[in-house]
Order: sequence, then C-alpha cells, then structure tokens
Amino acid sequence: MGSLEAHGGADPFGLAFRYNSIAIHLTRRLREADTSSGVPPARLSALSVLVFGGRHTLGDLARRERVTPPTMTRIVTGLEQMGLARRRPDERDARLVWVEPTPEGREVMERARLARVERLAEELRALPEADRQVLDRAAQVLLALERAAGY
Amino acid sequence: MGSLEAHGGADPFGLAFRYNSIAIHLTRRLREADTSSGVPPARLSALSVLVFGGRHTLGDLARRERVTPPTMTRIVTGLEQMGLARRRPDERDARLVWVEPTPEGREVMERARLARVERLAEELRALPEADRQVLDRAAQVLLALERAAGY
DNA sequence: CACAAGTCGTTAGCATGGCTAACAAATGGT
DNA sequence: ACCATTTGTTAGCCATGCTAACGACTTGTG
Repeated sequence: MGSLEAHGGADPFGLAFRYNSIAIHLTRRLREADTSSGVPPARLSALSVLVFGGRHTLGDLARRERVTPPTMTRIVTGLEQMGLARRRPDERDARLVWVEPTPEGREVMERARLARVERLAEELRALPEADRQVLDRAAQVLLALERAAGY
Repeated sequence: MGSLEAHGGADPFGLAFRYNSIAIHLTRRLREADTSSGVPPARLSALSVLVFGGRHTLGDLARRERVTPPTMTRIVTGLEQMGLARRRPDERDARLVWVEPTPEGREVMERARLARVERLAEELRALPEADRQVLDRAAQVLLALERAAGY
C-alpha cells in the first residue's frame, strides 16, 4: 500500500491509518470465536455490559452500546427469550426498565469471553517477551486514549 | 473490572483481555465517522479491499472479508447499484466474476478513509511524542501478529 | 468424446440488528 | 390540573449474516 510508507513513523495520521486497519482485523479475528457461544453479536456485547458492569436501565444500555432505544429494546427482548437477562421495573419511576443478567447469562458470558480471549492469547504466547512488553505499554496508552474520548 | 488487575503486565491472557476491549471500542469509535460517507459498513469494507488491493473475483473477496459467497453477491450488487464497483466476466473461465472499483468508488473511498482516520489522528495529536513512539512500535508488533494469523 | 465430479456464483428464505416515526405511559414543573 | 419532558415500545424500513438448493461452467477420467 503506497500511502503506508508516506505516513510511517509516529506521525499522527500514519499511526491512525495503521491502527484503523489493526482494529478492524483484530475485531474480526476475535469475533470469529464468538460464534461458538450461539449468542448473536449485539446480544453478546450487551450481555457483557450487564455481566461486567451490573444492571442498567434500558436507555443507559442503549447509550453505552451506541444504539438507539428501539434497537436496544429488541436486543434485550432477545436476551430475555434466550434466558440470559431479565427486565425488572423500578419501584419509584414506572417508566424505567432495569435489565440484569440471569445466572445462566453470567455463565454463558464467562465461557464466551474465555473462548474469545484465548485465541488471541495463543498468538501472544508465540511472541518474544520484549514484544509483549511493547504491547503492554501501548495498551496503557490506548486505554487512556479511550477514556479521553469518553468511553 | 476486577479481573483486570489479576491479568496485568505482559502475561498473554491479560494482554489478550485488554486488547479485546481496546479493539472493540476503537472499531466502534472509528465506525461512527463512516456514517458520513452514506455507504453502509459491509460495502465500505469491501470497497476498501477493491480500492487498495485492486480487482478481485467475487469468491476471493468473500474469503478476504470472511463472509459467505451469497453475502458477497449482495454486497457487490449493492456497490454496483451505488455506482461504486463493476462486475466483469473472465475471458478464460466463464464461471468467474471479477469485481473492480469505479472511479467514483475510488473517490468515495478516499473521502471515507480520510474522515475515519482523521478522527483518531486528532486524538493522537494530543499525546506526548513518547506515547506515539510506543504506539508506533506496538503497531509493528500487531501487524506482524496479523500476518502470522493469515490476514 | 462423453460424462461424472467439482467449482463458482446466484437465488430464495430466514434471522439479526441498525435506523426513523409515531405513540403510550409516567413524571414533574408551573 | 395541565402541559412538557422523559422513557420505553411498536411498526416498518433496509442492510447483512447464514444455509440450502441450483444452474452454469470447467476439469478430470474412462
């Protein structure tokens, strides 16, 4: 790719260009492992928020997942039908719907996360320790970047 | 997230766990910029392969994008209807269908890529140079990892 | 050469997941 | 008491993933 050389080094645009490609391919590779869980991707992602972040109202869940409320309504309905999450009314405000994972939802999530992460861990084990150190430091930078962007 | 501390440092599982989250969020952030192009995500991704990698047969494009042939048939049909790609027959083997970008497809892709990448570039400009150096070295490792995984 | 087997793309039909528009129910401020 | 706001749902559109089945073509084999 010709423009790659033109944006090498640590110049912001070249870095952004390469991390764009890296993120796409990494996500795609990781997602392949998800099919084994039998839970479709949008549901798995929402379930992950519920399992690792605790119960949310439907609207908060929608904002967290960057989707509109109607979309989240359907995702939650799907999770409910699969027995992985539950809706609960709020005692004070009858407009609110709390969504929480079921015990089975927690189990499914834990298995899915292991499968997904284990594949990448395999690849990382093949790297020399020095390379893993580089990735470790970069992870700190990338996570800080994420927080700065409001995630 | 409690398990984060338990998998810190450069141990492969902990690294994989963090890069899982990083890749998801980075992809999501980048993708938000794509809506401005008016080209839906699967079409934009296939178009990118065509623009940066040249013409492909439909089957090769499907394998590259990790989707089944029927799905790629529809994506290509969509690109054709938008005037962004063309089908061409092979002269030797009448079963094959070559897919290539149109000039307009190239223009649209270039604009989309700029919009997508520019957002991340903005964030990177706010970092100290040392952090960008870290990301630059990590990018080399991650791209090598990608190639090793057959991408 | 003829025919069987394999390859490539398409069609058909299903499910998931994104959106906007429109709405019902509940809350809260005036 | 009423009106504006907030919250979630319904309805209906489109895009994108899959499998099954098929048609057209090529290739290998007798």
